[in-house]
Amino acid sequence: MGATKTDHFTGKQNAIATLAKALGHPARIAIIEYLLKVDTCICGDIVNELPLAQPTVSQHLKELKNAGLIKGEIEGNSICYCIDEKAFQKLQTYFTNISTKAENKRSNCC
Amino acid sequence: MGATKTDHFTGKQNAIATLAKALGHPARIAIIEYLLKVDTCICGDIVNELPLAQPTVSQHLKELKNAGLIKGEIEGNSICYCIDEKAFQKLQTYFTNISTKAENKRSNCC
DNA sequence: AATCTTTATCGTAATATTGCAATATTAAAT
DNA sequence: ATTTAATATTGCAATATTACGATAAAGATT
Repeated sequence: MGATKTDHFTGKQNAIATLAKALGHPARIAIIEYLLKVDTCICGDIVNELPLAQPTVSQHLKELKNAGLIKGEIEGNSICYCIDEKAFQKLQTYFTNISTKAENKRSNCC
Repeated sequence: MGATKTDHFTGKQNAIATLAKALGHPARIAIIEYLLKVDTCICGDIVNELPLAQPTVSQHLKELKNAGLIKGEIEGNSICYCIDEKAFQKLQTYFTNISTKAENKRSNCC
């Protein structure tokens, strides 16, 4: 096999898993952190910041974009990538929720 | 290649990526949500809750445990799995941080 | 128009993940 | 001691991911 059985899970579960999966690589975490660090988001220099070849970085950017974690706009002959807040807000909400529920359960648990 | 170049990234980046990767599968999201839903955490019935065979579920549980997202204690001849709060608190903090930073940046961005 | 710069895509090799049947393990129950 | 029940491990096939060299595409510069 090897193909994930997405159809057996809820839309929400798949949505969170997709976001998490896209962030499941240190290079992509590094890209997100870099996009937050720099002042502007004209980001032709992401490649220089990472220890990876240009095609590899381009591929990681594509995955982040597909997952909805970043947006990309053409800006002359370079491209302006930036964080898509909404996706991270979703993650924040989700994990806040989980943490809260986990705390409330603590008493009757190991 | 195919092997992730973890050594080129910071410990924190790798740590978050590891947690995110472990949650990057709907079955593992479903497991976490189930562990939160049930009252106790004696969890021999996770297999019945998921549309996957027992060895597959066992493997997903192992990955969640390796990532530090759940804990497992032997309880007689079954095993008590439960959420490891600390990992989810880390994720909550991380994404809250990202969201806040992203909001502050919004003005001078696309 | 020719060239440069920047980013994307193709092709491909190495490795990892997903899923399950078969089997092993371990503790409880008879 | 056998059997039962619950979970883990092994082995394997199908598929996905990671990484990069080579090349393409498209706008900017000369």
